[in-house]
Amino acid sequence: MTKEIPKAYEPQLIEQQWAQRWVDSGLFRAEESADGPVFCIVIPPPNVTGYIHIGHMLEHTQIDILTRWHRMSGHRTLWLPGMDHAGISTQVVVERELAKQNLTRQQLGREEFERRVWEWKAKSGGTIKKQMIRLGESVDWSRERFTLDPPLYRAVLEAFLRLYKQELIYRGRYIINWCPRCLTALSDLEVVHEERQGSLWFLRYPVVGSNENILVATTRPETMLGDTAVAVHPEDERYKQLIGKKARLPLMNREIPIVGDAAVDREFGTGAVKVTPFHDPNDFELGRRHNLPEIDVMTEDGHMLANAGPYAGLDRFDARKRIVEDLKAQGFLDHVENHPHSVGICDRCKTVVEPRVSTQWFCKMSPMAEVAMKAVADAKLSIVPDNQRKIFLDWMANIRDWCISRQLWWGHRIPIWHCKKCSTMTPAVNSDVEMIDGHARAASPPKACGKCGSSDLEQDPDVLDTWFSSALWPFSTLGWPDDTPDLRTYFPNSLLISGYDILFFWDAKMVMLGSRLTGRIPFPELYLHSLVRDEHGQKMSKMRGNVVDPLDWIEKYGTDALRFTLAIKAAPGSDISLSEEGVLGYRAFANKIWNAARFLYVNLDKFEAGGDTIDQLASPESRNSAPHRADPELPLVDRWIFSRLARVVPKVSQALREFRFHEAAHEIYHFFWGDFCDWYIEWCKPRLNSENREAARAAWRNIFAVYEAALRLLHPFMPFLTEELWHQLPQPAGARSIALARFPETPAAWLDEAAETDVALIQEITGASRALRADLKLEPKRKVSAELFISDPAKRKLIQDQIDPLSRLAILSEVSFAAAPLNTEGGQVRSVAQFEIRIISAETVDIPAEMARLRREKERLEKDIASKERQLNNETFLSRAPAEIVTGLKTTLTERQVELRKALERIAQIENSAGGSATA
RNA sequence: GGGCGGUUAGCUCAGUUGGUUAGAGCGCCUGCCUUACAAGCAGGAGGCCGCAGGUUCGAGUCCUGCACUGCCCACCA
Repeated sequence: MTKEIPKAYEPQLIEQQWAQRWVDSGLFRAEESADGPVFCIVIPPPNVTGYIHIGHMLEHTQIDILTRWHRMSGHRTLWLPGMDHAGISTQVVVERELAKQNLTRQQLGREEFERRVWEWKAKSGGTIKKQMIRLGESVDWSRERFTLDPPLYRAVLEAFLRLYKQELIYRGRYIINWCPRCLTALSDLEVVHEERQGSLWFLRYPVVGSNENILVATTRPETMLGDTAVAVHPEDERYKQLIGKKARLPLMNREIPIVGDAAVDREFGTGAVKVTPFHDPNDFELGRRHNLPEIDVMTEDGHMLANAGPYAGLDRFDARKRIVEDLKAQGFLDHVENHPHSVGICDRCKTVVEPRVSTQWFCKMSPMAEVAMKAVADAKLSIVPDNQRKIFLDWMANIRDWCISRQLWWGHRIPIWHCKKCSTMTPAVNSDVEMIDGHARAASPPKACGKCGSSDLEQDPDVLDTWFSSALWPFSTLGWPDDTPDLRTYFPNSLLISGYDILFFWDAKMVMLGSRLTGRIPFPELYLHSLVRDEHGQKMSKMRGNVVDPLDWIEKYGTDALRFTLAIKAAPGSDISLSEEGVLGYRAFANKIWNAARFLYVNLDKFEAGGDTIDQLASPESRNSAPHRADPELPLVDRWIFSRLARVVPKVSQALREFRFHEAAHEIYHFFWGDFCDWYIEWCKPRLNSENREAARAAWRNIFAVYEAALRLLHPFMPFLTEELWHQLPQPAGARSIALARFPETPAAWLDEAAETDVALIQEITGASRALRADLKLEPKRKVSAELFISDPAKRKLIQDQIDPLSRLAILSEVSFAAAPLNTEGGQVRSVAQFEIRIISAETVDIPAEMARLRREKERLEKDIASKERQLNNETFLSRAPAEIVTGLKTTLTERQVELRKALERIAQIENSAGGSATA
């Protein structure tokens, strides 16, 4: 950076260029980082056909901050990137594309459909990667993985076969959630419940052999076609005499038993329930207890079957209307009540889910859940924030088996072969995969049926739930089941960061399957980040139209600004409200950093004219060896800024260790803007251009040292800007990137309480002077004299030594010191306990404004003093409170009393001047 | 039906073991284009910390109840 420095920071100019250079040079390959302790984190793999949304951006920002921080702290660092094939989502998307051409997957057939999905993946699958590169994420692209890559496919087969042999995976006929649109089974997690206004229909079922009816209530009348019983509570006085009798099913004219079962809730509806084992989970359980037939009345795509008689072929909801009409017409409908209830819908396509009995594959969870719970109890796995830990444990404790088979075509096909002769299942010989048409398949089908020896075998048509392969991600990406160097080095991972919305889908599965298959908890720490909402805290959704495309904002404000915004808002445990104005504020911060650099270089040009060069003033040796820092004669402000830095760096590190990104970002923001720009630079200005060449040199060396350290401190948060500016400084030979530089290390010896206290006093005096100037409406440039009284003689000496910067900061031409407290009659005075200051000028004071200010102050002080006096008069307080609290309170009280006295004097003086104008 | 969280300045939110005048960003008011930065500088205004009790010398912070609000889990037909 030399003469031509743009006044405003323009991120677009530099970000793209650095992003590309980082990737091209392989900067983030794990091998490029230091050879220290290992830090490894895997990306929560985004859907390969998706794009980066603001939630990813938050997640990736947090991961990248930690990754860069560890890399700079001397760790051997790997952030492993990759994508998920995302079975059902991807298939739904491709099916929608086909639908535009009036095609269905069934028309294409399995092979062709799969080919189309691969095509789609090839076309849209690069988006995420491009975006991640654009965002400058420090991932190791040489280790990029995809869940359908052959090695990962093999890991899935291996995992399946092992669990199958351990009887943790089984096949069975149970009631599951079925999506009539996707035509597949879903896990419980993939069904979301929505409260909807529905009806409760009360139906009369005639009791056979009597004139009685039994009244049942239902929210889904169409299922009555498949009723195989009516159930009542066995101790229900109203109905127990009917148990063992039969009811006649209306419309179907079929006799069904009336059974007693304790699961029936006597309070609900009529206390009698129609039982449809095929189409309702409760009824399914009840039906198996009573050996009831399971009658299917619906096709897989939600139409009525032939056995539904006159309703055959109707859509399930049309059938509902017709059935209700018919029941009413035939006198079987007693009445209808409004009944809000929750309806299960497919998470992916929002179709109402239909429970149905089906043969599926399941994974037995409880043994693995026990291990997971123990890991948490033994602190082998810590979950942050803490309330998520409880949610995790609660879920584990109530875990149910996981339906892992999907009737999809996009995914890992189950490595089991069915004998066409005897139906026996035989697993693949091993987990080997082979490439067919560029993608992987099980390569070792069994030669013959394990039971009858027939070679007429057919592979199970189902694929695995996409989360099955994701569950293996922390180790499948590193070469498992082989014992690879990467697996040995990077597994278990150091940490996992994910959104809390996939805690059960993904995180929990990794812990369970990971520990089962590898014998180790895949990561010792799990941080669950919050979700991003709009500026009013509303969930972002297409319907609300409040979805933010991060790339839009990046175009406008830069990646660094958006990253910083996300970081500074990311307090653990609560969601983030994101607004464009907020990002604007941190773009301003980026601009501030840019302009601080600009200040240095613009002034340096002048200084260099005297013979010094930046290579001497900002050389790495000068910055790092820094003998000037140890100098006891170091100017106060330098001692102060190094002390501040030494306070901020450990706070930032500690905050990052605890995932308190907002705290880390706040510390950095206020250090850079408040301490460095507002005070340090302003204070240094005269010294940097001092006639005393040696003093100026020292000033330059120090300001560069602080500035360069600040860049490294900022780098994990604002990688592009800091990279750009860092390269403008002299760097050691061969230095490639600030990303490989060391995170600042600040010796405790830099801490300097005295300097901080002294600077605080000067800042206060400066502030009081500026306030006085504002009261007097003095033009900013006009220099005036001031009179200063300092109660503490030692402090007075200090101020005398620092008179030049003080004058400059407060724009004073001269400061004279008073030996006694200032007479209140001499004009505009500001006083606090430690000092009093008067600006000497002929300007008229705004009397009403000044009185208003004084009255506010008086009121505040009186209130405060009263409360403190009350406390100090309280015997119990004096005897029980810690001594330091008591003495502190006493000191403060004395100060407040002094301030109050001064304020009262001032008020009296103004009032006595009989409405005349007070002049200074 | 269970569980979890939120309620602090006009807005969005921090506030780590209870302790002396409760903070930030944005917004607002006043004055400044002071050659690093108007995406800036300086000075200000603005808060019964949801309500009611309780514990304590002392509560935004701990406990109980209530109100409102958001989320998660759950097979109430």
